[in-house]
Amino acid sequence: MIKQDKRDEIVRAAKELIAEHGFHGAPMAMIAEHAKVGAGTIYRYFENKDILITELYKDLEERMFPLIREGYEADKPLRERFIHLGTGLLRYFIENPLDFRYVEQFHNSPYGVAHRRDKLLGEKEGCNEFRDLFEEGVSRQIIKEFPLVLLFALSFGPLVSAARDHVLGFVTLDDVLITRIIEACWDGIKK
Amino acid sequence: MIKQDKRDEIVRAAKELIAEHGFHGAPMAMIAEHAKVGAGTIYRYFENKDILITELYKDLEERMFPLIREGYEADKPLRERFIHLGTGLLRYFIENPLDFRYVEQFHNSPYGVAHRRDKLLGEKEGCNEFRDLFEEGVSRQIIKEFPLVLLFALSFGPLVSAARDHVLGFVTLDDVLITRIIEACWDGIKK
DNA sequence: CTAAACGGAATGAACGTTCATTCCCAATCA
DNA sequence: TGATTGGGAATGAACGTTCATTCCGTTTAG
Repeated sequence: MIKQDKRDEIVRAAKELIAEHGFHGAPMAMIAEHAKVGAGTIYRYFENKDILITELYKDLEERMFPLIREGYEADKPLRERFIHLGTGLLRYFIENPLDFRYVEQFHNSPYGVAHRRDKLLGEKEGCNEFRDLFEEGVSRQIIKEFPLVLLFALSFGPLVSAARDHVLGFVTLDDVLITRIIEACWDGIKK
Repeated sequence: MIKQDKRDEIVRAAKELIAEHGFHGAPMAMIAEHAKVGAGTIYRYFENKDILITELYKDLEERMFPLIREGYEADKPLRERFIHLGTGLLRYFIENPLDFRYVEQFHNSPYGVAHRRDKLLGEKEGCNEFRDLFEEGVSRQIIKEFPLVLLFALSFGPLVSAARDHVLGFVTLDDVLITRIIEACWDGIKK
């Protein structure tokens, strides 16, 4: 029988260490030590380090997306919906800096690029509210006519940069600032 | 006598390999091989790998900034100046994908964070036209009143994301698209 | 000829992964 | 009930590999 709480400990330790020191700064031995587990034990739960890394990301997405969707109403005006999702995401990153750092590490690595390619080409699951919102906005002539990826770039680029600046201590984001940032993003993509 | 062209070969090989495979996918032995140089020779030019990596970045900045500044006229309207610098930077990234990938690798690593911290705290040199432009814009009430780092986030975030999408082949940026992206960034930060 | 530059084999540290062994506990038996 | 045993979970020392760096014999420039 596989015990969930041991797996949880491994996941927690791995996320902490990788978020803080990067994939290469978090050796399996260190992860095992922090999880108070034998080095070999990790391999009972995860086939290898790559799989640990991608499973970790999946776990994270599954907890994150529902939280962001919370309170989302598809019949509200586009701008309002955009602000809701954007502030939700940015707030999540601010409140869960470990998750944010992990997501960043993941996306700036071969894992992340492969993941992104899959998502763009294969219509994979994810937080599709953004995509739907952009498509609706473009077809209703409310949002500038850019390829979808660029609308993502214009929205998430600043969001991620701002979150990074906050997490690294270069600026302190409060609710007011979070909202103003997302509003500025909207100004960037709206016609 | 230290031969410049040998150093250049090392720099070229290192940049190519690191840009393509990341810091950890470019061992010194491989860099040496691609530079057609003995492994030990690298250490006659660079004390260690860390120093090679940061020197490489400095070299790159020194070639990049003058190119972007080219044709910059401080007496033009703010918006025009912003578009000039922004499109210049984005175009540089598009035209020099290796440089772009290297800059990205660098910034998403402990080296980059330290570098950024120095720059923000210590008023280090760099491309200060952007900073001056933002400060002028805020004080003249043309640009939204955000902390400087956030104006950077709102401008460079989309720019970098867009460049990445182009380099990874998710979209193809031409001159028209480049200009429209930077204009959208301006819409995001202007009042 | 001398000294500096060079090359690449040698070195040792660090890593991911494996596997022989130990531990734990529930089922079984007397 | 208390002792025995079977088997899956857990362990961590050991292994093979990879890497940055060093060392030293050879080549080259002056």
